[in-house]
Amino acid sequence: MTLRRIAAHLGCDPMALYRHFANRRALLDAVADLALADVVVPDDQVPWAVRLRDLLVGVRSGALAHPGIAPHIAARPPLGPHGLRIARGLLDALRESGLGGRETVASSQVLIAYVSSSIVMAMETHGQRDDRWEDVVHALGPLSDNDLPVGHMPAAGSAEQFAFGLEVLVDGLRARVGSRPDQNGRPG
Amino acid sequence: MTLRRIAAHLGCDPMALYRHFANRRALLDAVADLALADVVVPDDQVPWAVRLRDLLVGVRSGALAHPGIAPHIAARPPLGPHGLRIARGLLDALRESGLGGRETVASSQVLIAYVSSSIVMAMETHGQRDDRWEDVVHALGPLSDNDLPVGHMPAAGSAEQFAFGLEVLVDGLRARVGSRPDQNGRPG
DNA sequence: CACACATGTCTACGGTGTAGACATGGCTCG
DNA sequence: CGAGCCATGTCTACACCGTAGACATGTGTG
Repeated sequence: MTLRRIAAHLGCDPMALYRHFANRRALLDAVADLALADVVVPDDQVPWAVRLRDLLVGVRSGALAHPGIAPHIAARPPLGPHGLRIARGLLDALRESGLGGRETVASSQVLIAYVSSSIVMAMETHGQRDDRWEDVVHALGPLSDNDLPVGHMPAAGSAEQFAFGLEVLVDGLRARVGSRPDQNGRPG
Repeated sequence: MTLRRIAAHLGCDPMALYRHFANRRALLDAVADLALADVVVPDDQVPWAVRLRDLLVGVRSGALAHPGIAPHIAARPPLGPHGLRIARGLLDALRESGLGGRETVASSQVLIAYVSSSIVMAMETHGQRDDRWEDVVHALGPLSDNDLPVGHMPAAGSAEQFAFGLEVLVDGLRARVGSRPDQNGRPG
């Protein structure tokens, strides 16, 4: 994803791009937002937790479907039309969970952070599986005194691993809602 | 963090670095591990959730204390001596929570992903606060029909925001332990 | 027709990682 | 002691990057 390559692919001079975008980052921001065009925001009827999961799985898939721009999407969540559409869906789903206003925003940032990192990890373990972490776990020996071998574990960056993290996060949010059922996020 | 700058800082030729490291990445891996030297792994006596929190807060702080290498730490969790020490502490704390073996490993990857992303976000909002997300939230209007203004919210990349995410994650892990109290992670 | 303006092109600069040839200095070994 | 080897450092060079600034060109408007 270099300016020169983009220009070559477009059949024009690299500097022509600067007539339409202030700099490389601005161009990538636009591309990143476009790459999320196909992400669908689930319907309001679906329970919030399912909406959350489907939406974020869609974001991850959408980003990984465009490997050239995926790193930029992760480093800088796009805020163009599609980014805003997704953000709205995310905030709405969280709000419906019963979280307060501030917790909704804070939770959205947590989820964005997790999705971003998952995209990065999926990118760098693209194709061949990454044995680094698995090797570490085995090298560190049994995790407790009377422990069975860990056996097969979800690959770092895999969809299963991502789904697991989402479940944990949603469970955490649910716990937060349950403990204080009607706090509306008033300051103070 | 360029090879030429490192070499200049060391008072030697850039190419001299290649006598000790295969390439730039290998060098940064070593530096990244060194940057985590001061991260302390909490004592085993402390409850697992507190250990988890303290450890990961320490990792984030340790990484941010070395801004030059922090992006590399986030992109590629170092697995040198200090990285392994931290990994061991992380896995032990998770294991003690009662999670099964596979869930322990999967959870560790989730936590690593979250910490990594938090480091990146803290870096890019370093110094001046980042209004992008806050502006988006306000631009999207009230989060529900009868909603109060969101008011002050934790800044993206802030320590508070990071701590909030950690709480959510730990709550999620706790829920997971509680629902299946004695699953030891056997395959199948 | 003349002018302004948007757009594209060309050249050039300073930066990057790194491959390959060459220098050098200290070590071991006959 | 002299000779060779090997680790380490240096120099040059290459391909690539983002981008600043000057210049060409076509097009719509007065």
